[in-house]
Amino acid sequence: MEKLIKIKVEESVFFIKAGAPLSELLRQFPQETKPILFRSNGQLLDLNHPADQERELSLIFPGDPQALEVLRHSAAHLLAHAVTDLFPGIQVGIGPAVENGFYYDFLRPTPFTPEDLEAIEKRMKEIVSLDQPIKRLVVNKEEAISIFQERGQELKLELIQEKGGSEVSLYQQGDFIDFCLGPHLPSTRYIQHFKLLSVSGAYWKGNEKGPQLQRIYGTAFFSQKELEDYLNFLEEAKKRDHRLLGQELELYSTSEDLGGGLVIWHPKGAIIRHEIETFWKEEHLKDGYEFIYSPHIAKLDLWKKSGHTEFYEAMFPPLEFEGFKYQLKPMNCPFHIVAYKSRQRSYRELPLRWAELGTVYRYERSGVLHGLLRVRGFTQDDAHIFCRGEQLEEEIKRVINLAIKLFQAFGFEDYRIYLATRPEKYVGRLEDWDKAEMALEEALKHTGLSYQVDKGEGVFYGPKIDIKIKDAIGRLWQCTTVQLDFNLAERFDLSYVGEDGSFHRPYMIHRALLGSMERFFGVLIEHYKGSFPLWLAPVQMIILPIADRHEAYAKKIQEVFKAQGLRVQVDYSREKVNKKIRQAELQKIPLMAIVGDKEVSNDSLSLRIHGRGDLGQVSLKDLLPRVKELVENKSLQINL
RNA sequence: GCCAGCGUAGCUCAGCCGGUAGAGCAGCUGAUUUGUAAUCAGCGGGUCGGGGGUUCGAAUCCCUUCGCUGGCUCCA
Repeated sequence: MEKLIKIKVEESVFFIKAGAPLSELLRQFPQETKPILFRSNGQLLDLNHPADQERELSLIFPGDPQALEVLRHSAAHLLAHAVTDLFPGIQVGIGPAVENGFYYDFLRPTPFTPEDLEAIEKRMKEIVSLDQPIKRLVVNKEEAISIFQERGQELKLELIQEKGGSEVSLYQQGDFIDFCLGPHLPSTRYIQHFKLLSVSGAYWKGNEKGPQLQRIYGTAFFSQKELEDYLNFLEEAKKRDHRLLGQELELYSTSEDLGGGLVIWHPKGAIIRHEIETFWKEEHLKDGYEFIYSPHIAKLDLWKKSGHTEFYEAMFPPLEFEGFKYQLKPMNCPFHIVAYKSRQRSYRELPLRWAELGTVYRYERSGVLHGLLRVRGFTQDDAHIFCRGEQLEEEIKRVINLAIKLFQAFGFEDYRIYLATRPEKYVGRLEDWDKAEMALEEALKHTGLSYQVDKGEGVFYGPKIDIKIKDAIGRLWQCTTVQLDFNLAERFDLSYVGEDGSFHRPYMIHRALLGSMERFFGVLIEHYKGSFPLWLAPVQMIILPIADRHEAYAKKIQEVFKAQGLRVQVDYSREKVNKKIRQAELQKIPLMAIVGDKEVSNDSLSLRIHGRGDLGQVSLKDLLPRVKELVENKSLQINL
């Protein structure tokens, strides 16, 4: 007598032979119902998962976010399948689904070429059309080992030895077998919409000393449309690349002569930075901050005392002169601490909020440098807050509100907030951590914004809050970090005299809101695709005289606008207006004013807005105050 | 740092199997005086990233060095 197992599927109850594939139950459902996976108790299962225990199943269809991961994981197997077909003897590593697709690592003496990728993709499509079932096998460990030994898959053997239990699950499609927990789609036919994207180096198990593997990246979706949308997104991201726009719009440059990761801000970039900094300073003053300026180097001993020489890896080697060693600063904190310690502090002074646009230097490994986003010399919009325990929550709240206020002015409306709590290894007292974590969380709750708790992800010296901002095409960028520090306060023996007349240790908060000027500028460029809002635009308006007899009038208008602090230029080139307009559009100048005989005669100009075209004649009297208002209000849109 | 790819005029790029460099744009000069995304003509500009080697001859082949780009946490 065979044992029957009770399975509930979407409110209907079935009995099925033990060990039979769950997919048999689907026969009871209408033909057009074609799930790709089951979900049982939150966990995804293969359609052909054997009936092993009483379960409640729900049907998962394409479009489910978890199902997308499965699709991509199956696509990774498909990739490895194709690669092992085409390159016999190749060693396969691991192949998971990742955020935007999947990858698979291979060990092979010669690198893959772009032609190889094409051939692999072609082979993948062939396997898809073969509609090979993807089967789950459960075998004991010894059997699994012999299977991969036979196939000469040393890397897989290593993984099985390390991770496999007494029973091991394998997935097979055609001749290809992989050591894998699953789940997977029922057959290769389900993987229709995919593309291989790139190949790169990666270390076996992420270990730099281990063998270097070749990683093939790809992406996969349930529909062709989603795939195309994603590929278009990649194209769009390329067009927004701040390194290209930075050059085209003459915002900044880097040079071999300087060395990697060192940025020169050109006048057009510098004026934007000036606007950012001015705004930043005003808002900080309003919010009760005071400013600090500190030097770029300090005696090495300061960094020994702070612990940076011991724990901080990204320091440049020290300089030595007059018998002392000096260190280029990787952080601003010790300077602010020295200022704090310049005299005895009273509880009456706290909180102290000390801000500095502090330029720091970090020895980032050459391979990780990237445009403005990862550099070696950069200016943090840093501040340190020294406060008492009971002020903590209020201070954190203020910091978050200030960060949001700044971001909104720059047109970022969508944020992701993360609270990272005490890691396993930490310094400081447990009760301080608990108190601090509670203060951080309370502050977050008060802001009314949603946040995510990353348990155990804090830094060793304190819990922190990170904020990522979402740009115009949905990418997230880490900018803000707010960190409690129990370490430096201790190391420098910070204190204040309390109401009770005895010494107390202040709480110290590090915070950077925009992150760094360089990074934030890079993000801004990509967010706006180089078309900055009026208040930030390096040139806010350009006047285009039609013929040279209109130049005097153009100059007159320019002077009127300049007198109001607006950045206005005149195009004196002896070109046709068409050409001048084209140049101005390419330079992404927000406002263009065409002036010819008509305009001279009635004291007006013909206005054109970048990307929007001709708006017709406007009188100078009307336009000037309106433009000024848009700039002063930091309007993100030009509504005239 | 490691793996891979790339490095030719200010920019974007062409130069096949070695025969000592070319286009477009930009720049300069001149003509044109122009009405909403490129007027025409002429000129100048490169020791082909640096160094070394092979060769009668190297941008092209080899070695080396520098720089840039992509990637190097995400459990089978």
